Amino acid sequence: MARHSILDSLNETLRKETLDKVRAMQFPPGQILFSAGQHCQGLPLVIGGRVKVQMTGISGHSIVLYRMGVDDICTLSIGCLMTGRPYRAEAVVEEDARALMIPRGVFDRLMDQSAAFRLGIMESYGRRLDDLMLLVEEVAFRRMDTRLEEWLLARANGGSVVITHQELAVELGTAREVVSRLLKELERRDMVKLSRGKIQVTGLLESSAQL
Amino acid sequence: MARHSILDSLNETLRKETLDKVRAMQFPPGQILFSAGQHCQGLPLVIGGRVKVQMTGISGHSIVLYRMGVDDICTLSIGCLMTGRPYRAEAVVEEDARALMIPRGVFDRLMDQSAAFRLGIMESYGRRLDDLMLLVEEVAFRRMDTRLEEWLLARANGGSVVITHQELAVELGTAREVVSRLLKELERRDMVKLSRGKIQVTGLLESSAQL
DNA sequence: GGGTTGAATGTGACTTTATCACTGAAGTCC
DNA sequence: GGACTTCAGTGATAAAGTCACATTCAACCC
Repeated sequence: MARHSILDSLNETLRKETLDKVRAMQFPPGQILFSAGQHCQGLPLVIGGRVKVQMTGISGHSIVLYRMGVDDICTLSIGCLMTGRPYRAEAVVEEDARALMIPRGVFDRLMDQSAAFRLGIMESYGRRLDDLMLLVEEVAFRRMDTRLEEWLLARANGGSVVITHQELAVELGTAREVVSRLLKELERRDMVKLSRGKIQVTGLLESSAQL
Repeated sequence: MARHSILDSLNETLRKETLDKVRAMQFPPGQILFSAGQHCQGLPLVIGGRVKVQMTGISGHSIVLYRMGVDDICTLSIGCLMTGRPYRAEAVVEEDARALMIPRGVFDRLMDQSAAFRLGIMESYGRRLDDLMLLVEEVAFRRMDTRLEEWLLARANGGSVVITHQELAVELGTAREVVSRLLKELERRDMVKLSRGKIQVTGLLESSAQL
């Protein structure tokens, strides 16, 4: 059955009550969980699949902020839920995602009655802040070529990645042309093989991999 | 007396107990509240002055992430307090700062017993996430010249700012030389007057001010 | 199969930003 | 009034972003 570790820490009664009022939902790839400007309906606890959270600036450019996977909590929703402000970012399903939607009332109740639940929420917040701080540093100071290599290495596993240059540009927060040129250069150095919508990683050194 | 709005929402007993166990502290400009790698001792509630939070990346460059002022809560500390992880950033006092330090036990108790306190904490978290998301967008996509102009406008109030080019570079997350050149260009256009450690803002248009 | 279409990719030219390596200028401290 | 330190200016070059357009590929339709 649908489970999320933050619910495991609840006592029997509370868990039963919660599971009773929670909606289990399923989303296909490409589905948009929420987008900028929308208001939050409930707190999603991710129990499977993968969801990317990205934002589009006034400039019209987009950048991926972070990802959610199994056992994650949608941190952004918490703030929107409690303050009533709309989302500033957008969440897009990458791999068939399943989530438990916790309605506002239940969330309040859990925060009130379970220290373990509170800890889980706080941890999630802390992790997100950390993610974003690292991202700021990355975007502000690190070179695009090394970031690109690291990104490829991190998700190719010696194999290949199915992605367009445009999507990759959004991952890194840069322009498509920049990605195209850097990839071409990597191809010249026999580190990748390019084809339409797909990148085969052949000779990137593990040594350059950091996160 | 020392007051923080998040404590105002507590009931009489809880507030008395809290104020009893809280340490009021004072910090002069330049003082470092905490630095990267340190462990968190308690949650600071800022009740006066101004503190900037900045981080230094592996590259050795620094960037200012956000500021705290009256009635702010040091969001970063919450995560470090609850998870036991060390700080990743550094907090430096800019204007004589006063804060109430809430020890861990009291924090846990407040989270447990006051819905209003919880809401305050969550709001603070939400604001911080927002700040950082905006910063990411800013750093990734916006032009340095407009960011510089906006920064000057936001804190000059038609007067002048006491700051070195190096410090300004850290504010914007760029290199000192870049700031120097952009400022020189602004001077040529009669929009600022430069002197050692000080920038007089004379003719920047309000129209370019956002945030 | 040949043609049409739209998305994906390649690239030149140019601007902006970052980096490196200096030089000079302005304050501070004996 | 030097000696030192911090701050600021600048040329040369590299990296990254922008704009405009050319090319290529895959899919779809007769």
